[in-house]
Amino acid sequence: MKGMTELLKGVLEGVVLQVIQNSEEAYGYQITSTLIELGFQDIVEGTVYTVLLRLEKKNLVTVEKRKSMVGPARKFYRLNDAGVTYLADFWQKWSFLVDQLIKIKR
Amino acid sequence: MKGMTELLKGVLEGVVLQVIQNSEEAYGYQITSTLIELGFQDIVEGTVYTVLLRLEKKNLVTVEKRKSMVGPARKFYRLNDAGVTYLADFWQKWSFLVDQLIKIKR
DNA sequence: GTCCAGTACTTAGTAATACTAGGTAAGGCC
DNA sequence: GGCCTTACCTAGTATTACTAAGTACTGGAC
Repeated sequence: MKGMTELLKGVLEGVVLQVIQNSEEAYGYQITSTLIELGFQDIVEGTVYTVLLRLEKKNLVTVEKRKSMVGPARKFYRLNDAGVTYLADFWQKWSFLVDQLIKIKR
Repeated sequence: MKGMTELLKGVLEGVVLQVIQNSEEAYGYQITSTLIELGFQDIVEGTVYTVLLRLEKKNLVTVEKRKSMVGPARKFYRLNDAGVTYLADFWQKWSFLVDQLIKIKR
């Protein structure tokens, strides 16, 4: 869907964290594919990587580089404790927002 | 709720439009109060006014200035046809996003 | 009649974040 | 070698909400 950019702000971090958690660990290229499969058609690789670097900088994930047999090395991300807490907090804020919007729409 | 700033991006425009539509017409100060009442505790006046000016610039609303007996003149906003369309589009995008997030959370 | 609280609107500057539009590399296949 | 897929990185830009002010009008307290 077109024009989702602004709506995605603040959401993508949580979404990426959740996708990582869903598969225990995940790497950027894989996350991008997963998101596109799930319907985020317009998500671009670059966007996902900037999110991942941000998550790393915020110390919400651990990173492990491992070689691949079909291309360059992959950077596998995993949530750490702070990441798990952050994700739970994200869903709480999200639910809150959803509830507010339901109230407004009536 | 704290730290909703980023989540609000892209949402506030739709929310403000909906609040205006809910009362046929509305002015900034009133919209701010309504939002705070509805739970957006941390919304600040300045934010609402910047949204309103943006909506005006995008030609989604009509504006009428009317005197008040309890303070300065009020600027009453109303959705025009483009605003109604935009709002419908906003809710469609929002629903889409909500559905995506449900899928991801599992 | 002066001061203040409540009402009402405006705006310059900042921070956060998604996108644009590239680029770099490694491996496999022809 | 040339090309495709996989895989990651990044400088610059646009959008948007917030910060932190300021202006101005009305009515009541004193």
